Amino acid sequence: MPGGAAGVHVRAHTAAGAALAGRRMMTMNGKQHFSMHPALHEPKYPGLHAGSEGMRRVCLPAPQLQGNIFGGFDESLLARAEALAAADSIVSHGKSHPFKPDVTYHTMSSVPCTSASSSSSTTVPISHHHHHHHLGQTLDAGDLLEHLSTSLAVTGMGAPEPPGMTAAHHHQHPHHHLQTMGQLHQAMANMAHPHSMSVHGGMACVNDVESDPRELEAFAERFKQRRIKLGVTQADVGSALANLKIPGVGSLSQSTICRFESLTLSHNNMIALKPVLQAWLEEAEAAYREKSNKPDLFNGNERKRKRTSIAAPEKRSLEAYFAIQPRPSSEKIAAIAEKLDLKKNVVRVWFCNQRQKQKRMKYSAVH
DNA sequence: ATGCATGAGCC
DNA sequence: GCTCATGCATA
Repeated sequence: MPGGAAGVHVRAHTAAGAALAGRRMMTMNGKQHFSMHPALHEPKYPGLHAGSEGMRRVCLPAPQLQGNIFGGFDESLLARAEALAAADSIVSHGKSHPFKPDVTYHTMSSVPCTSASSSSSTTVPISHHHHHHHLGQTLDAGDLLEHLSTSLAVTGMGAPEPPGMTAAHHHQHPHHHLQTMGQLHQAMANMAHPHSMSVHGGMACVNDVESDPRELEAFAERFKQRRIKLGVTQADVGSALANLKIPGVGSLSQSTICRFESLTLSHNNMIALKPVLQAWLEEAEAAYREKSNKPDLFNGNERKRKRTSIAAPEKRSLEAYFAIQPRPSSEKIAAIAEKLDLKKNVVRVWFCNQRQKQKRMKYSAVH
């Protein structure tokens, strides 16, 4: 199986997480796992995973406890969701791309594995204005959420969970409490000591595990600033991390570095990464001073995967559904998938990512 | 900079 | 299945 082939992929998961998260882990009942990348970059795509078909072995009977929540007005709700989505699209949105009806994996390109095809990432095409206005979909979701929450209140669906950790997470699922509580607990702790870098009952905060959002934000900003001053790209930083030889810490992708700088990672993730990036920064600046830069390169490429692209209309519908029910049952997902003519797995992943998005730091945390 | 995806670990 | 950390591919 193509997808399964990636099973070889090994990570320094728990160990690294423990090392980075330190004592915070303990307070979280070992729930969290901070997977710092493997020291060696293993091929992520030994073979092309033919879409998600490989993973579909969905069974799923009917969830009796909530299976009927939609029961009666299922259709009407869905209809309403779509109607709203449609209406919404007319009113606003100049950001969604009108094209790309293709939601399947594009044809893959045969990859010349022989030559170093891409030791890329030496340029920074990113010219950011320092005001981040990409509240794009985040706002959209919130928007829809507001639109619908009122009408939903009547249905007894319960209000969709408010974005961010600021508001209490009213989770219905027991096993989510632990994880959520972990974050919540921390968030609350941060709120309790907004600016205190001081000592708590004799415990010195060596590694600001208690670091509040403000501190993180400041660091991220500083980091970015100095990184640029050093003339290093996000990708460079990512791969350079492996040279730090920090146990359990390997390289990171440009994506992750970018997300760190833009605070679009979970709070926990930010905290786990901070020390590592800080270490790199210090070393990089030291090296910079002594005029001796250390080039870092490494690359192992394989076949490429093709990204599924969900067309704007479908996406709008998904957002509407999400506003109604962020955690649809498997059957619900199947229904939505069929209605939108998407693969079920694609829809499931979309919901997962959407939920994850809501929990990201920026805009969702105390801000 | 971000969308869609994978995989580990947990329930 | 879900959450979470991450990454490839791409707009």
